[in-house]
Amino acid sequence: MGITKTECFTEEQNQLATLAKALGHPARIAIIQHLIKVNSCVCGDIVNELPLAQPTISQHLKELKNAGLIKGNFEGNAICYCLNEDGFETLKSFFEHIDLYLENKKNKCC
Amino acid sequence: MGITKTECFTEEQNQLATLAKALGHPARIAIIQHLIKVNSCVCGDIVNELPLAQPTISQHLKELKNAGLIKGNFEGNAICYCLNEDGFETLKSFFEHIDLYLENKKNKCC
DNA sequence: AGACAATATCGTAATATTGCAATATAAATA
DNA sequence: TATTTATATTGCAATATTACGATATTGTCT
Repeated sequence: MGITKTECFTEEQNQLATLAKALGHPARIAIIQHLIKVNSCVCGDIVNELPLAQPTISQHLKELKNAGLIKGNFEGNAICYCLNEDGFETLKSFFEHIDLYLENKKNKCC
Repeated sequence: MGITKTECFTEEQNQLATLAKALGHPARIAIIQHLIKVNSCVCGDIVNELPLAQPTISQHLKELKNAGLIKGNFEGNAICYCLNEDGFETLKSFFEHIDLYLENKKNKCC
């Protein structure tokens, strides 16, 4: 149906899925990578960096912001975007947990 | 359009997005968590663990497998699923890179 | 105030995703 | 071989996502 049965899952599961989903588009990965590359807030040049129209990028930025992966600060008539540690912290713990498991598991089965 | 302009992005960006997208659903997060919790291959009981119909779960498993996040081995007339290190390795490097950046950045801007 | 720049929102078309009933397939066992 | 068990595939309806042109909004500067 295109509708996710959110109520069937834990808050943590929904939260992780939301974060992962926000990263589930190459444009949004590119935005994150760009923010890291320039190593500072980025005001406006994201539109010039990506081969997508301005409204499309605005939409992707919104999704990243809603998920808690980036922050936007008003800076005059432009907006400065940078990474939001909160979202990445959550993802980090999840993947650390998995990595730990994978190291112990090595060849235990399959 | 619902169609992603894949050709506009690097292979790495598309790869990361595919992996993230595969985790972008709470049922698929729940499947990963379950595989870790039981700490071994899981044959069939995933359907009993989640409040979704069997075809739906089969579909989610397929997506995780296609993305390279789980592996399925035939075990008699059942199938054993377990985590696939390859996919998680790729995600791990990405997030390690980000975490490293976030630690150095602290309060540099915004 | 008026013009300009940067970003957001609206509306919409095309496509993708989610979920499931029905059905198919494959392997084990009686 | 027939039955049972486990999983996959098909087909479809409902909803979500992606992309962008047109337009609105917000802040700056003259």
